[in-house]
Amino acid sequence: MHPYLDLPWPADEAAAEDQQRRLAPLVEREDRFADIRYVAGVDVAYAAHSDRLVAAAVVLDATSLAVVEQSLVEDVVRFPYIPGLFSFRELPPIAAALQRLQTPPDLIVCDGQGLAHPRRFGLACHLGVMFDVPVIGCGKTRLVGRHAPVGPARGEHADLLDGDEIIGSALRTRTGINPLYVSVGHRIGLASARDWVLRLSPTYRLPETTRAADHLVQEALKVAD
DNA sequence: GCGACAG
DNA sequence: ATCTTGTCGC
Repeated sequence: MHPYLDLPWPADEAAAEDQQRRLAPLVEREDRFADIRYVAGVDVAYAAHSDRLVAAAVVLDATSLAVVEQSLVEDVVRFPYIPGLFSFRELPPIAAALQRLQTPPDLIVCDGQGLAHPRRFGLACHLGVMFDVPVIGCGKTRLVGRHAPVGPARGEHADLLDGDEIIGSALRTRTGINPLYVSVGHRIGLASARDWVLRLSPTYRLPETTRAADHLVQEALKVAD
């Protein structure tokens, strides 16, 4: 798959925030997709005492959840971790991994938030707008927003609220385990995003897409030592 | 000023 | 995210 937008690299934090504010209006918050046959997971892992990192994109069959294709990229850190500017750290290597795929995914699930972000432009939105593909943001912890307690059973959820605006869902993917934070990245509504996350997480807390990508980058990092 | 803060 | 052992709980 290839980028839809060629985005300039911000010179500093202020430029990065400006770019987020400029791109945020491009995010589509409703379903805009046809058949979803292939779903991709993406992830990045960092070497302990260097600036090296590896990124992976793994394509799964949306029905069987079987791995269809994997791509791996080695890179270096180009941006520090700053809450709210996370995408500038992980987008370059993830984009490189996605461009190596022969099978263009119909949906991408990424670690981190989408609209559940101070400027409504988390990594999932950044990826979605850059490639013009449906993306779901799936975070293990929250960046912004608050929510009522989530019911104990798998599938129960609560609105993630920033003031009176719904920016995502806290979704229980597994009974007795902390909920995930699901938010819109691009071209998929929140209700559909929850459905897909549940469908992709039949057994564990995290979607199989995330597990597959995480497993790949961790193994690659060991070999790279 | 102090706390919070995706990965 | 990464560094790390044992340990509490179902």
